Amino acid sequence: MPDSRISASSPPPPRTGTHAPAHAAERAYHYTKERILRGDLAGGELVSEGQIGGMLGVSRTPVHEAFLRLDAEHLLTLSSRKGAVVAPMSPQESRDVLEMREAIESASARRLLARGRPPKEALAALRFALDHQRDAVAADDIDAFVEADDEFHSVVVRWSGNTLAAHFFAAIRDRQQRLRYQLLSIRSEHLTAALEDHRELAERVAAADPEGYAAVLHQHVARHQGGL
Amino acid sequence: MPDSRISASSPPPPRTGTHAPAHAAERAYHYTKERILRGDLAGGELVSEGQIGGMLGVSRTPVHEAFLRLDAEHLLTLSSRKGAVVAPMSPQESRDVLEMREAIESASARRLLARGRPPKEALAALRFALDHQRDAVAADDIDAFVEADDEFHSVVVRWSGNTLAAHFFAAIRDRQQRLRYQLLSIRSEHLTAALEDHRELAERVAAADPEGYAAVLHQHVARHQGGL
DNA sequence: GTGGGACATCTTGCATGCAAGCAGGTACGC
DNA sequence: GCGTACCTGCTTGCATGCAAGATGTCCCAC
Repeated sequence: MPDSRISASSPPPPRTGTHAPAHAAERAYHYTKERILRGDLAGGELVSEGQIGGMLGVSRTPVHEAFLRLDAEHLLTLSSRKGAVVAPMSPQESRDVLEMREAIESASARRLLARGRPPKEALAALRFALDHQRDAVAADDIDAFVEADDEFHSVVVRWSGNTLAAHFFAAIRDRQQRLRYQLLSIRSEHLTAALEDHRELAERVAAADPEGYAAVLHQHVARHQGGL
Repeated sequence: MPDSRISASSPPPPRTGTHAPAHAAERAYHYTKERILRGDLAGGELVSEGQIGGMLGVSRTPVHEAFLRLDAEHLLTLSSRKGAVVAPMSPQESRDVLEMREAIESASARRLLARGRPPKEALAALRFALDHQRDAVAADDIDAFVEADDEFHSVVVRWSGNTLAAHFFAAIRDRQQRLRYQLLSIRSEHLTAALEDHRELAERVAAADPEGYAAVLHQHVARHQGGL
């Protein structure tokens, strides 16, 4: 149905708003991924390349590329000559994600602190993220808090120097974002407690105490199971 | 990497052997990946789609798809209108890989054993892998041992039921395979010691002792740092 | 020798055309 | 009513053509 000729009649493709990725494939990737993560495309739903391409005013080719990448991330399951199915969230998704997150972050803390005190810059980055979280709590801005929360945990992984860990952690973050959109269970009351946990974690980093970090993180993850 | 077009139904996911690559894109993917892992394509080397396509007698399109997947796995770095660069192995690659492997496998053991004794099938799978390793040691067959070694460690991850972990573990396995090809440092003498470690690990699983498993695994990984 | 522009040639990005697989509906024979 | 063949419209897989960015080179002015 929607050949790209339709795009000739319809003005420029709907602006996604946030940023303008130069390439069509990139645009299709981010657009589709966002829709999956936000839950606009529900798990189990069937999407076709032409459908997305029509919406963005591009041909099937770049959309096909986007689908391949999403398939590699297990957000989409390609089915030859039938279409692509949005990966359903397993009932254990939350548990799986939090478990991996804890495992990787703990390992990162151990590596970061293996040679004693961490670099000043890492500590500064932690403080920076903490400040953002404090401001977000004060403003009762959940989105900002989530962003700063992600940043905080990423700091440890990034500064561990393990690029593989950073790669995995990014994938985990996507999935967690998807969970957040689905559960919508973040409450303001949780933010203060989470911020306290983060302060504690930062202290363990400053004290070069990886096992303490792991212990606090375990509590932190357990406490916010599925919530943050 | 299993064919992601086939949606896995239940844990444990089906084992995928080396299957005939029906599709051109699949063929290009496996061919290129193998060449990278084996070191035929050295880190930093520039490869083009047309080059691979010419070798396989397919057009650029399926090769392009293969490159995209390899880029997502960080085995290839695409550079717009210049070509694709084979990802160089960082000097810390070995450490990164082993660290993640230990982190994920330990977490998997904890989850598998969180509710006491593991399922009979899991124990049987461990014994099966152990038998293979014993035979490989007897035959001094390093390739067979490596395969059985991978299988052994995968069993725990697979039976933990965390599909995300299984996904990561598969990616790690690829990178470890690449390291093996580069280092070529596996010696027959190591096999016996590794087999002993595995027996010990299997015992910890049978005893539903995740912390013991983690401890033995830590020793095991440290001992064979970069070697196996 | 050195700087710079034109050009040839490499590369990919994307649109498109065609073939073929898959699914749902329908008419037909019984 | 029921099974089967077929038809029609969906989907993707892949080859191909064209446009355009990146790079190297050659030549010429100075």
